[in-house]
Amino acid sequence: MNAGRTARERARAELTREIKEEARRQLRASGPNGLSLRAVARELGMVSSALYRYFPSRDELLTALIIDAYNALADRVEAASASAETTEFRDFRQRWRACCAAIREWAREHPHEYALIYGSPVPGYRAPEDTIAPAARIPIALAAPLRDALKAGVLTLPQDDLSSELTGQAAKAASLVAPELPPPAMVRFGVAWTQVFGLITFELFGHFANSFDPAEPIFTHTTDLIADFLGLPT
Amino acid sequence: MNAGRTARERARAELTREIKEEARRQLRASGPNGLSLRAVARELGMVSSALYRYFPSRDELLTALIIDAYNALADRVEAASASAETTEFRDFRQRWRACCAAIREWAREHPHEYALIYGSPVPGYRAPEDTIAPAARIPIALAAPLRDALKAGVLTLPQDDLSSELTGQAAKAASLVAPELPPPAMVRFGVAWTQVFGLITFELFGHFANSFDPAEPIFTHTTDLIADFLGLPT
DNA sequence: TGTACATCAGTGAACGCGCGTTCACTGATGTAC
DNA sequence: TGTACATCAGTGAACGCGCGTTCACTGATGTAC
Repeated sequence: MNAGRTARERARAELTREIKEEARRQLRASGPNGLSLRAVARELGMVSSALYRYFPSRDELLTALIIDAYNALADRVEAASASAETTEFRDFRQRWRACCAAIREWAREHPHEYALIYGSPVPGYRAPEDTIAPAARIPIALAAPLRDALKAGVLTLPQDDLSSELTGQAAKAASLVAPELPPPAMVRFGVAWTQVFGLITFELFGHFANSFDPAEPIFTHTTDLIADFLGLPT
Repeated sequence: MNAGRTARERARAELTREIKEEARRQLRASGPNGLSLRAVARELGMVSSALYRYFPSRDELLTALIIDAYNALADRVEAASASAETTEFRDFRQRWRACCAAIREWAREHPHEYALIYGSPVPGYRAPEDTIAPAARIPIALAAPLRDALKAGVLTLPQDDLSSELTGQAAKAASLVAPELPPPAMVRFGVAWTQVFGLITFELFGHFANSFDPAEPIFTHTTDLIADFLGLPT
């Protein structure tokens, strides 16, 4: 499978991976601002200027980590969705639950990467266009059970009154995430989406101390309530 | 009103305020990690070591900013709740909406202070006990319309089935925030609480780009849906 | 009211540290004939 | 298959910068008698 790749190419791919791995380790210890090229180089036994052969600047390394994080999370959600689909034959509600649980699990396993993509924006860093597509994979994957339930004709569509502005935004959002969803359903999906991440963020960032910590019970309970809210069949 | 305060005391109070103000300005520019005592001192025309007369360390200054932020937000929510109470006579739903809107407004006016308290934890910083009480003021204020509706006998209580673990957590949370609320209502309040902050966080941190941005329509729409969800009277 | 002493605010130098990025360079790997 | 040249990875020194915190000190403000 490495056929056609020169030693140089293999070494480069390998080291690029190692640099990102070490950078993720530093993220864990000191956050995005504490990520230091010199420290990464030191840890890998290189001289700091050597890193510039792999990433043209600190910000580009950060961008790579952000894209990797979005893709890793999206992979997990898609996998959860797919495996629930085959094992629990057409159970759309179960797929929804599995997607939500997968997000939470990934977030708990990688809290610093979660914070990197869903926490405070990094000051002085502006995310380039390349992050948009990977970021969009997550709501797309999360909306899949809903879309498929609609296609199967078993989704109860909400009849909420929407302002014309909200209808327009919902149509735009739907075009990126789930083109088949009518605006009221898309708005409810937007609510569900922010609900899921709101819970996880509060759990990981410590706002449930002395109340809903650990958050597994309220999280599972909520994803169930939201399945009703979204009109998924029981 | 300054009677009894010596010149020294007045100067100290004044400078403490100015240091925090300048620190907030820096927060805006470079985030919590970029907050630098030397830069604050420089801006105020002092020597950096002089700041140690006012705050024993950088972390203590951060703590002061965090506490101030919680208190500022709590003041706003309480004020919104109170003014909706007097002008819209006993309209609990309107008070709920006003509280939610107040949180969003404050967050939009002070995005960096919002990020400081609801964004990624600051690496290497551990919030001391003193931040707990100010932080708790916000859910307490947000739950007030609910509590008062319950007292007035017009709150529709949910009948959700809860696991015993979730019931226990809800009881503990209620004891801190709204002792009168039975567990199922408290859990729904927890859901509502995280929904509101989930929306605001996504709006401020840029996850609504190309969809629900600006978020005013979906936010207002959602707080209405949640008022139903909480059983507040129409 | 005046004096002696204690408290406090602010200074300036120093310690020891870390950072991103550039640049001219050496030596290894790859490619074309 | 062998050689000549081009490409690339990694080095080491340097630039210019910023940081939190400590400490001995000066001089102003406050207090007790």
